Amino acid sequence: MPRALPVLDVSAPVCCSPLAAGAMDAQAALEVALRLKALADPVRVRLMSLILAAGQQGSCTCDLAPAVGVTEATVSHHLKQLREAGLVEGTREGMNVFYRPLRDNLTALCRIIDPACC
Amino acid sequence: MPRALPVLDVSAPVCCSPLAAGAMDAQAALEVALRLKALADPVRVRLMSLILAAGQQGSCTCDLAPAVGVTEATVSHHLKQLREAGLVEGTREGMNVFYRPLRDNLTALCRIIDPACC
DNA sequence: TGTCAAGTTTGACGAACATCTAATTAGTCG
DNA sequence: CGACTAATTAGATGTTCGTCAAACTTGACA
Repeated sequence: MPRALPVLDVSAPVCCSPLAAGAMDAQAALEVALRLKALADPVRVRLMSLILAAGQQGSCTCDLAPAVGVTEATVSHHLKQLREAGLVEGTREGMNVFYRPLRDNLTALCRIIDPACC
Repeated sequence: MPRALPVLDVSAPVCCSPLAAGAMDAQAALEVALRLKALADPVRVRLMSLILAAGQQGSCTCDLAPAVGVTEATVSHHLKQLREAGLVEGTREGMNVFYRPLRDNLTALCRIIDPACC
């Protein structure tokens, strides 16, 4: 199990649902599963939702923690996973770290698993 | 943690990505996370891929097990989770149980998390 | 009815995970 | 520098999960 996520090309538009197109090989399945797992937790779904809603304005850990009802340490742990999956990015601005969504990568994941893609 | 998955209406077309539309409440986030978790495993991704590829013809446990390289018991365990998440259905036909994809439910899940939905 | 094949369930075990508290690192401003 | 805030990391703990072997169930067929 690789510590860092394997490279998944999101610059090229993924289409015709690789999941439904035919038997997916073990390596590709692992890459998809790791990204799905990054989002497969109720707290992370809420965090992603909050971060998507805030958009380019960004959300900091100290605002997100009370919004989802866990400690800042736990939020930081979840944000790390979303970051490693390429779903958000965090940039330090002074004392805060602002998290912003990487919408294209989330969209690419959807394209891969959506059987009605095209 | 409910044993059976909560009801998620897939008959009505979900649109405008509830995930990106605004802060998702804890209950909705749990429902989405449970469904994502059902697919967030490399073996289950491969099973879903095989079942989607086979389509209405159906796939039985005894064919799926060697295809993904685990025992039939393990495949049965994974298929149960895909079934409970509403992603596949299994029907007994004689001595075999044939699994077929429920594409609409998978598509609905994609619509919920895709920020580029509409 | 007895035997065999396909499938599921049960029980066990090790790995991965979510969460917290406490300690540590970054950055701000007296 | 020293006090304070934001964020992350480290360590600990209880829970969930993936897997297999073994037992059980369901259906076919002699």
